[in-house]
Amino acid sequence: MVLAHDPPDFLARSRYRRRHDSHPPGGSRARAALAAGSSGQPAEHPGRGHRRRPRFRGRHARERVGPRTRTARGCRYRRQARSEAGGLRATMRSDEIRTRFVSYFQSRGHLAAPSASLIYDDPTLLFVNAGMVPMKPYLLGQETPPAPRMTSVQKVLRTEDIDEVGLTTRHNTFFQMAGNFSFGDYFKEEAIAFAWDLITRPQGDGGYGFDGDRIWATAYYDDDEAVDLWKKVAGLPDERIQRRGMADNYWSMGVPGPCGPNSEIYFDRGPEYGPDGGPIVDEDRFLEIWNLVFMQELRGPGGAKDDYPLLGALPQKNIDTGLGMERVAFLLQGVDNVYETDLLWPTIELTESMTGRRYGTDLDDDRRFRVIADHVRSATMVIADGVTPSNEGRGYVLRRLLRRVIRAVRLLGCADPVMRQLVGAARDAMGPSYPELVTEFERIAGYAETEEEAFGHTIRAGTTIFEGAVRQAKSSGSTTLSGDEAFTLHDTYGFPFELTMEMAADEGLAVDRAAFATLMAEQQRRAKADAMERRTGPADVSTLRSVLDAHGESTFTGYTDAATESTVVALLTNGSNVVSAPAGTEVDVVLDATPFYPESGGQQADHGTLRAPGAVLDVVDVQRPLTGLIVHRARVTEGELRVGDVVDAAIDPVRRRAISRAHTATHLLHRALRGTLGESARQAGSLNSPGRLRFDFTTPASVPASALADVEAEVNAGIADDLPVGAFVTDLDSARALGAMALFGEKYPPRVRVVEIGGEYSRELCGGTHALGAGQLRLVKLVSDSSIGSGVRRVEALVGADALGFLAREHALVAALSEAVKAPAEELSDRVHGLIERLRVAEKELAAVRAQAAVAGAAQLAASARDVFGVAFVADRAPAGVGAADLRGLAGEVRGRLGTDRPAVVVLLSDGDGDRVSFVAATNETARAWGISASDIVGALAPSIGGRGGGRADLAQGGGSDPAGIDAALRAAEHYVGERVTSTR
RNA sequence: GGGGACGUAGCUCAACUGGCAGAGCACCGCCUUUGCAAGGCGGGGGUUGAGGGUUCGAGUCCCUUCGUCUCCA
Repeated sequence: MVLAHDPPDFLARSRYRRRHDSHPPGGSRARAALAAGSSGQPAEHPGRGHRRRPRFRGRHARERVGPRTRTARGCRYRRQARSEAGGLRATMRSDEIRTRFVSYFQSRGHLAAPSASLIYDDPTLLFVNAGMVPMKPYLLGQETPPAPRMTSVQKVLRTEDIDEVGLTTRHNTFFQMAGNFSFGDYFKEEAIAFAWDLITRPQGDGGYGFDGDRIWATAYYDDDEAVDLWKKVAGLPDERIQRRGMADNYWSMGVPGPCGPNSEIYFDRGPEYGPDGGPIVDEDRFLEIWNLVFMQELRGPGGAKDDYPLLGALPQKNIDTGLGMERVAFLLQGVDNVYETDLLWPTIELTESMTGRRYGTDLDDDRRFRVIADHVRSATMVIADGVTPSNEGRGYVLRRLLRRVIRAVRLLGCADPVMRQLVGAARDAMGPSYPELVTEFERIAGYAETEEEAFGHTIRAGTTIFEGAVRQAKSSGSTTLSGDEAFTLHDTYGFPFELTMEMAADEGLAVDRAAFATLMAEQQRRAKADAMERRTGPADVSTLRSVLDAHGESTFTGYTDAATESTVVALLTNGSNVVSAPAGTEVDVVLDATPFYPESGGQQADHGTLRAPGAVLDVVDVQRPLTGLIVHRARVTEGELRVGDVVDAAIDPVRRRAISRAHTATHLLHRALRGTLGESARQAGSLNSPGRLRFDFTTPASVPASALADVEAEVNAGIADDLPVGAFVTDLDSARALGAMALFGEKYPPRVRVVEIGGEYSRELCGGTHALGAGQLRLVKLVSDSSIGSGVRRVEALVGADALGFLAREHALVAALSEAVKAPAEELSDRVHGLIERLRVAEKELAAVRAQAAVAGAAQLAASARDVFGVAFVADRAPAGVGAADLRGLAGEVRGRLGTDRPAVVVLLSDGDGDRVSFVAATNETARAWGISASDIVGALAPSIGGRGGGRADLAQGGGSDPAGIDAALRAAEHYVGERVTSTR
């Protein structure tokens, strides 16, 4: 572990720490400290008043929850007692803590921003994993913030530390990060003053009422300014301000950009929680509650991860802070860990009543209780933000959370369905702050239940495999289940490793844990290597960024105009700026204004032409790589285009109109789906191309065909009514108030465009282009409906002329079929079914006749048996009409007629069609006892007809291509039998 | 995005290194039984997801594709 009092050494050894990677506040450092402690020994503190039960498993070295685990009753009692110990008279509910934070900063000039969705518009993030994520564009200077100082309580999800959940006092997968932000407004002094004031201000006066004498602070080792401020503003004595190195108290985003020292605020929980010495000694007793980041410098493109150059002071200094709501709650509520606050404790109590086990009686069980409470809440929040369980990305994180819950419940001995109830508990606890949990409860609980069911299947299937593996192990006298098998169970069948361990233990078997871990690490390595591979793909956007900075945003004129006169502001080939593009080249063109709609929101890009006095270009694609920047990918067909040229930019209006009709159809379809299937049908993806649309949507249950017919009818009714289509721009809140549907995962600016069809019938936030009225669509025809994963379905539809064309083709097809089978269209189905049935019957009859013929032939063949050294030997051509497939049955039949009292051999050849000769040999048991093998007979005769073959001793077959050799083959077979008999007897 | 597995009768699944597509349950008929539970005998039910390839021969091997499950990122 890096020790804190050796500044120069710090820099040398300091580890670059990406902010997202560390658990807020605290986390990874504490773990690093423990891990660096001593080889898996429990990190007991001498001064600690409680002892854990001795554990032998290394991972329990990290056990931090446990001091108060005598009995459940004891728990509750202690909760009460601790309140006094904390010096806090009344406990404060979590929603109160939250409101106080926001109103404190609001009354000090901060604009309160609502929490952004957990799904944020950033491809590098699965979920919002830090409170400042939605503020990033403002902190980086990419966008102008709506106010110079802001505050928010942000929903955050982090699963990096998922395995710590329930083991430590403070790890949650979901938590709420309260923060205040300054963008070039106030800086260190105010930030420290605000924080100090809010946490120490009496509860009766709007603060949190922490005892100032128990507050500690850390600062970056050379940030004297911060240290002085802590003394000046808060009156902290020197010994309660500790300096740390870059790894702990210096923040950057891991890429060139703003960075700076930070200062963390800790609360001393008291000597019973650990040794004296402040946060640098013990981060369990001294709990980090607030992290203040002072962005004041610019970070360069640093070589090594742990060492990067600082390029100098930032022109605009920013403040970014994060207060862990859950941690403050557990301190203010006088409990011992984040799982026992008012947000999670009710879930633990519910779990007690469901499983019949008591919290506080067994360490392993306690961890399960805590995992359940934590994960249920996280899953509930994630579903509420629009994620559905799946096997990739966000959906997979959600699935894992849900399955871990179910697994923990099962391990607590409860096999009943529990998810609906558990989600209900999370709703009750979080509902006051997040009303959507109440309104969306049915949908959330539905997905949770479906997942519970699916996992049940997985467990049942896995159990069968597991039992097989156990039988195998036991029969081979092994006392362990190999890591290989445990891994296959996990990797292929989704059977949780912990369950394998438990069940193996019941069978008296151990599991090779190390081998399992190795295989697991190997799989992770593979996936990570692949992810690295991919990251180097997309081109650098810095050139585009500089274009945007230099010339401002491109104006989009395409809502009203099909052609615009504009100026070429930049040309790029292969990602670099060029001044001109000659004929024959492909070039990216940026214009100051353009009617071209870039591919976005599922709507495909416009095509068209750019005409300059000296050049003509075909536009083949249009993208928007950065907000506000429209880039035309175009091929120069004539002349040469230069930067500064004035061009006439004109879209292909036919393509545009066809795309617009598809887009309008998509809105109608979305509306009709929600009307028919319920509001849980949500758009999950969409593609609008000329005359055709694809629409993916989430749905908890399967969609009956009749529902789709209803949807199609509703869409076409809207078209028949020629519903008016309109669009207007308004602010986000008004749009929401109007009930406009917004998509999850999309980031919306403060001013948004609302597209409405038929007034309030369909209102969506949408930047796309649309038909002028629904009547222009003429017709929408659903042409396919398929599943693209559990819970997500895809419908495809044709619009307008394409739909009519489709119907015309269908009509022609029906007419042709009708003609072919001589039945009117309405009887077509019956007629075809009848034909198939008759064909089946006829085929069966034919098979029966053939079998009969074969039997008749068999009698004849059996009668023709000759004696070859005591063996009843039949070798002949098969009767005419006996094909290769029937040969085998015939041979068996002949063999049966020859009986078993003497050796019998049957060899039949058939020259079916053309040059193909197939043959079969059969022996009875007696013949085999004499050493005659059908397989060998086939081998002996095959060369004569240029073929090969093989099989078993009782029956073998083969084929060849030389019918002329059939007689020779029959002789070869007889020769083999004769030789075999004479040589062995 | 990378890996693993699966797809066989209505359902649950067998079918060894390529060699006669099967079992249990369900279904239908008959029998036994006072009735029920059940039992006995017989029967129907299959383009082995689809399409190509290799092979004398493919449920099995290879490729493509569709679908399902699953792990990791």
